[in-house]
Amino acid sequence: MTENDRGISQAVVSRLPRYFRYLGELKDEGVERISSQDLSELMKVTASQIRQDFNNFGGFGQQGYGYNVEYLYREIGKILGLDRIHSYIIVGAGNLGRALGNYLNFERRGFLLKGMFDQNPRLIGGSVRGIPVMPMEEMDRFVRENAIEIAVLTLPKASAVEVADRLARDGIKAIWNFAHVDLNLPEGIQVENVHLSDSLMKLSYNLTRYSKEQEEK
Amino acid sequence: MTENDRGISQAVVSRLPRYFRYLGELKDEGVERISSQDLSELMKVTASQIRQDFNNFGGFGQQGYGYNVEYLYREIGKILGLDRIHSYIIVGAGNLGRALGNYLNFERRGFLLKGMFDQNPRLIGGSVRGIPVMPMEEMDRFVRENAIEIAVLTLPKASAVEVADRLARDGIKAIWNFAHVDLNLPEGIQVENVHLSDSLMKLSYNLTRYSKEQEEK
DNA sequence: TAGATTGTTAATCGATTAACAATC
DNA sequence: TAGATTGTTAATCGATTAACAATC
Repeated sequence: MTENDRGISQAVVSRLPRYFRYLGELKDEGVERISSQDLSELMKVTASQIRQDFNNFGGFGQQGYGYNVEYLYREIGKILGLDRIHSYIIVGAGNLGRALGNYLNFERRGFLLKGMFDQNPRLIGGSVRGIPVMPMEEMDRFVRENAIEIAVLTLPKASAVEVADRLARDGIKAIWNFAHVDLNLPEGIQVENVHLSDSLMKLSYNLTRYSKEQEEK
Repeated sequence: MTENDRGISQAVVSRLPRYFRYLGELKDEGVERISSQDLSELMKVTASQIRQDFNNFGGFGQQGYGYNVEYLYREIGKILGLDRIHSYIIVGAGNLGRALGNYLNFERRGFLLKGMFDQNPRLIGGSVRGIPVMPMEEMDRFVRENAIEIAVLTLPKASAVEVADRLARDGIKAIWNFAHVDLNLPEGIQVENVHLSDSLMKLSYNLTRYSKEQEEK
């Protein structure tokens, strides 16, 4: 990792997990090296983009050879912070919250679920993979005492903004926001939004547009 | 909706649901009209972008007045295809599939869940909101007979590609893909990916980057 | 009418692609 | 060495922002 690993555009960052995924598969298939050209055909992007993207973080390849799959996979993992352990909690133990809590792939990547919180008495006392669902009142102390890094917000938008503000005061580092609302947090707290209805509406747009075009033909 | 509503860039399309959300809130608050300037401050984007975006679909505003909130809300809804009913099925009745099936907001927007499918005998016969979980073998016939438009894929990546190909042959119009794999479907079938681990890795990148910057100071 | 604000053209900025010299 | 392929600079393309004439 070089000095210039800051000021990377989010367009580039968004592509890193996909590179990581493809390199992981190549590695599992036992592929030792790959050229930007071959990778570009596999991933359906330009070889130019691949080389530009990688060179944002330093030169990982070798002229005349290409890229070593295992090495590149590991380096991109490091860039993504997957060589560290990240603790997280889930706030909102409804269907979506519990579904995410059950998702073991996150653990495998170093994201460790430390606790779940909800205000619904019927959910409190329950658990997911042995992780207890605790009452909302205990959230702040828990985050502070355990230095939780990431909070996953899977709760109604009505309470999301207030809870996010509390978490900010508790020293949370990042919020993975599934609530249908934009959070406005102090600089330095990372927010990644997953707006499922927005995504579905985008699908709906493309679907509708395509149907109309067909009708017109 | 005018002639030139095609060839809209996906960058613009991605912003439409957010406009829709803000306009819906303004409408509910009883706000009658809004200028691009005021909306830009609310949404933290430039007024220029707002006007450019809207004008991709025709002129919805009025000089000297601004935009009528209710009218604009309804028009963007139409553009997004929310004035139509869309039938959908969920393939993969695990935690995430059931969580999405329980999500009532989709129904409210005109997306109607018609069936769920899984190959796990323990899940088959169960139901979500009265919608039965059926065996995978019945999927193709069901999609054809009920002219299902959208399939939500919430299943392991190992089976996702094969299932997507089947759905394509069954005449599905769009796939909302939660499996961690890229689908390669014939032109004309819309695919919207929700790669949750990619999203979490992006969060991890930003988190890690920020921590390192702080350490260096 | 005068003021406000859109719709739209032009300018800028950033991201992607192409080209090629460097080098393994 | 010759061939292959990167790293990187330059060219192109597209998206965003600024400016302003049109018009309500």
